[in-house]
Amino acid sequence: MITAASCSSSLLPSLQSLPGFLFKSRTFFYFHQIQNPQRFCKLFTQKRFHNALLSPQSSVQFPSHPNPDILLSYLISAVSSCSSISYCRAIHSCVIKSFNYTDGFIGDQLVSCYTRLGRADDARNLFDEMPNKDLISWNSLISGFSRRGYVDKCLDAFFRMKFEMGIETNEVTLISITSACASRGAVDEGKYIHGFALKLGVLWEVKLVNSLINLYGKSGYLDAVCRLVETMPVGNIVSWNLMIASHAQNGTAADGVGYFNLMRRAGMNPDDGTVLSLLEACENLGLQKLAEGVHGLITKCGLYANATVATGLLDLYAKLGRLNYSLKVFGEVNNPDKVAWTAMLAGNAVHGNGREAMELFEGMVKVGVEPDHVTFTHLLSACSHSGLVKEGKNYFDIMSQVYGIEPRLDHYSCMVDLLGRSGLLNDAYELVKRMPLKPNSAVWGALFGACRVYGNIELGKEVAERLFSLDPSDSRNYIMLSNMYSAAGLWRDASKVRALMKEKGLIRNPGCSFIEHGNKIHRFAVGDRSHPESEKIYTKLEEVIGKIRGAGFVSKTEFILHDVEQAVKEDMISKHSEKLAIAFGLLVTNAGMPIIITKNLRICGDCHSTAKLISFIEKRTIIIRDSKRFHHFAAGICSCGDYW
DNA sequence: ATAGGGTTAG
Repeated sequence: MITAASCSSSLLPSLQSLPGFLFKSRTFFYFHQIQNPQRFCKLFTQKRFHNALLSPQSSVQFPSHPNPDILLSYLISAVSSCSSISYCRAIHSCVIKSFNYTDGFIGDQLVSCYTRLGRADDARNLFDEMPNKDLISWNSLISGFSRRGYVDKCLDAFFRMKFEMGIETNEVTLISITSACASRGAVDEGKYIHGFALKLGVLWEVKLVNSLINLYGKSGYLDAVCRLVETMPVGNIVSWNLMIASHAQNGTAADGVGYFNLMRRAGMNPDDGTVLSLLEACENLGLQKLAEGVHGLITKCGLYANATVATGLLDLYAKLGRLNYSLKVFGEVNNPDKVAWTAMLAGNAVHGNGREAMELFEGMVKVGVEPDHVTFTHLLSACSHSGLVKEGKNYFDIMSQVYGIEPRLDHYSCMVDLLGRSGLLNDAYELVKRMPLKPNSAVWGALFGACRVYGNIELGKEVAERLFSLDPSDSRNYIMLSNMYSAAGLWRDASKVRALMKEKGLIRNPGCSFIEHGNKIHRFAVGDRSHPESEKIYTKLEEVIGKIRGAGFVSKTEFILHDVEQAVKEDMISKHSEKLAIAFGLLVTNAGMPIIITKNLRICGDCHSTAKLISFIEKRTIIIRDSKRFHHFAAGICSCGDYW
């Protein structure tokens, strides 16, 4: 029998250093389970104690407690929250050796532990050995699968319990399955469960209704969401939040904001879920004013201290082009975690601040926050966006060597972009050829971008073929290839590509630019005259372009797809949506203010040059977010260094 | 103060 005394001889020093230590009582377990599960588990698996527990000679009991089951159960929940498979295994064998059974709730907990860790097979083996499986056992198994998003395994277990074992499911079972369906976009499976819920009559359960709202909202079935809400006998704050989020995610973010106003009128107090849904709506509407409003709401509701909310807010500001606001929010986060650090790093990456991103990386490491694969994706992207080739290569190496993170597709596409940018096309191609994963369109796209910039037609053609076979219906690939040919003066090849596009019925996605003014987003397309201020905008644009021409600048008409007269080309290119938005911005904003524009596609090369010159001549900062990154134009220079 | 469930940031 292990007693407190015998254990303490080996462990006492470390245990006593912990606050709240009371080895004899369950307080010890409880305290550590909730305060520091990691530490708690480490103590338990420390070799000597562990061996003692597992030693066959000592008929092991958990330390002087009348009910070892309780202690063990605490321990397993701690293991669960540590997501460590070795702890899970250690406790499992400990259970077998000490108690010689894994049935009942201990078995349930272990099953749930294994499934949450993604060890479906281990869970299944253990589960199959359990002689007395009840509803809760099955629910534990299903909820574990659900957390990992294993829809098929959830359904399989569902059928087995229901039809083979004859155990009746309850609302908990259905909630687990629907939430898995929602996370994987498995609408049909979700609908099936919905039908089941109707038959079972469990739609009184608000959590089930909410998981269904989430399922339909995430899958774009807004009608189904509304029908569900109309017939719903119950509803709570989560239902409202999901309504807002459903609209924010499906292109009707303004309606989402409308639901927020309704919710307030219904007397509901917003919580973290509400403001997170609103932040999503802001991102889709692209309205600075609204974001500031949500910021105010966050402060008013005391949600600023919530790390998830603060991180969402700083991320939003970065996406709206206000990196200085992001930085301010970040500065106010207490002990930022790895997600907050990474969000700040990512913001700098997309704005082309490579050095700042590197400093953030070093900063987080210094304070002991462990970077993960997402951190490295953004760090590498920062290096590539800022032309930090040497640094990027180094980070790519230490990622696996020091941090044990195996590179994923995102990391490879960043590296290909990084190498390609510095003209190392062969190195980039070699990397693609020898990478252990199957390159996706992001990887090939990065290589193609390098071919385009460096005019490597031969390789470009080859890469384009790969892109066509990966995404035959993606019109962007055809346009990129056609542009590459046009830029090289290979008009016939360019028109062949366009003909091919036409043959396949692919339509070019029209470019448009957006700018916020007076609580509204103003949208411009090429040659657009629909804006009420159109006359003034064109006059302003002519005036500015006149100044630029006067300074000797010639249009980069190679960015025009069509083989037409130079004068026509110049006319077309001078009415690009980016330029119209800039002219509008110059008209409506004060002299000292930056002009912030969003473009749905990548920025056109001529517009890029023009924006640089306008920033110089008009002494204005122009910030353009295109589909890939932010361009900061100031004093005639762009933050992207003319590679994008 | 032992087991299962809805929304959540990079």
